[in-house]
Amino acid sequence: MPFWLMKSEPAELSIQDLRRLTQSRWDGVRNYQARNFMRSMQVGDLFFFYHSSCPEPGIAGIARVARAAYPDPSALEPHSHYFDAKASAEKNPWSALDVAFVEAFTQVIPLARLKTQSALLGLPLVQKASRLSVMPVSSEEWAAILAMR
DNA sequence: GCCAACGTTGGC
DNA sequence: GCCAACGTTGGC
Repeated sequence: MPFWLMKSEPAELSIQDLRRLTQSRWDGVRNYQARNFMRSMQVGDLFFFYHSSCPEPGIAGIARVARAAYPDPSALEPHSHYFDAKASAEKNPWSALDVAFVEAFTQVIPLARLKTQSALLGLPLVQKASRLSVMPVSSEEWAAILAMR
């Protein structure tokens, strides 16, 4: 079973929000590389829930794919922040997932600490100026990050 | 197909 | 709020 990491702005959806909701839609991804990774994610896959664009960027917990990729409805909603005028019901290029809460870490693992781990040098997250919001995590990287909790 | 301009991401 | 890096757009 592959592992992943997905970024979310906690002001939009935080791991604490997901714990309260139990389950949520993961939408709004508007980058083809990230979308393609989402499309290869399967029900049951685990991912690190990363908090971005916030006071303490870092990995905040773990969640699980509850429903595999389907056309992202937010692309079709004119009032949505994620509306895409070029998308239609017949031809919607964007994908959403449903995700379920698994675990919230007692402390966020800060990006600054992740960057100090040699085992994580290959992870796009810690590479300079990487903006990829959905990425695969190897089982070795997964174990290395779990050990940092 | 090139590439400049522009918008976005996201840490700091 | 700044700004570097990156992706996308669109004229040519």
